[in-house]
Amino acid sequence: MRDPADAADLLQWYDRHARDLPWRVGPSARAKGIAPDPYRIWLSEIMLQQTTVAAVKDYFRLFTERWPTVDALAAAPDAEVMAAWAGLGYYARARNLLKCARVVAEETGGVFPADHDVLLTLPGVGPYTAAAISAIAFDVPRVVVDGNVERVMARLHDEHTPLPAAKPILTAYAAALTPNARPGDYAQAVMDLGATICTPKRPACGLCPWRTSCAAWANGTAAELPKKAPKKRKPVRQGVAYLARRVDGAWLLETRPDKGLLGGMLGWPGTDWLDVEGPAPDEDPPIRAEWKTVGGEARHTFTHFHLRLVVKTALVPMDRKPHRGDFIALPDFSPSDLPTVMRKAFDLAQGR
DNA sequence: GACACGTGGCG
DNA sequence: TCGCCAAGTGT
Repeated sequence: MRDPADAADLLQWYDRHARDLPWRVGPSARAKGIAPDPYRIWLSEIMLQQTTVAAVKDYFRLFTERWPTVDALAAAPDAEVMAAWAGLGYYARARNLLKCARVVAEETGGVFPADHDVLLTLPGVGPYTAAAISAIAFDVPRVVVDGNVERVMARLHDEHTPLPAAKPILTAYAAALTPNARPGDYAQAVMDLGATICTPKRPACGLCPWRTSCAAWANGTAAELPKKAPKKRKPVRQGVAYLARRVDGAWLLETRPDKGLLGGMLGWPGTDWLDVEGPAPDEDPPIRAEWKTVGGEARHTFTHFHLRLVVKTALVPMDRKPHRGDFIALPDFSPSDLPTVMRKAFDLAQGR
């Protein structure tokens, strides 16, 4: 019989191997009584949803330097926050981030609620994030289940039920292990273990503090867990983007509607993006001009489809009025304000 | 439960 | 080149 896995063993490992992350109060600082700033924990958790630590770091530093408190963020104009988020993806997070900041600023005086059930009501805060904020920011024992925890639990118990059906089972395993002591450190410890040792591919079982408790290690099945439902293949869609530059250098852009793909983000006016199997999308240039097609196409893959974007450019006079979008002068616009697919279209038009 | 929702890195 | 994967949430 294997030893049962023990939270204390993992905490001991975490004391020696905790990663140094910009939003983290490490175990030694925590032991001295230094508490995390709930604003920074919340912000980092929203940014980390479905996103790698490496991708988040620079954005986190940028956001916290520019908006050090939830009140500062709540007071920021929508366009500035969306532009600052550009490139991170899942833009509904940025819209909900602002909504949430304004709720906290206006309804609770800029103080984050410590109550898990209140946290759950905040925009963009779901079961994982509410539990993570409770545990990490407030050191309340909550069961924190993210992709890392699912993977670690599936392996510890050699659970072969595919996700997402396995979720309740894995959550129960996680609940049984969650300690009352040091819940904040523990939550981060499991996630660190999943990110650095119990990785999706080629797990480093030889270094794992829970190895002797791990059923998948005993059975040699760790690398194939957790099982997942098969993915559907992505269809290919096509569209046209119109990049109009006014003679003074201003670019014609529009803010996309809040709902749907790239909602709330700046983008080039363009056609709908339709499946290549069907008819080509109707062309409707946003301004009367001599449009020239740029050679090649901007290719981009979203979560559920591939896009091939044809790019057309035009130079237009000062007095010409667009029927879509607005001209934005250069000091007020940087290509880095654009979501990646739109930046790719820009780069293609610039000959890059 | 299923699907929409981004992006960059890695093998 | 291509599929997989990352500290999920909202509908």
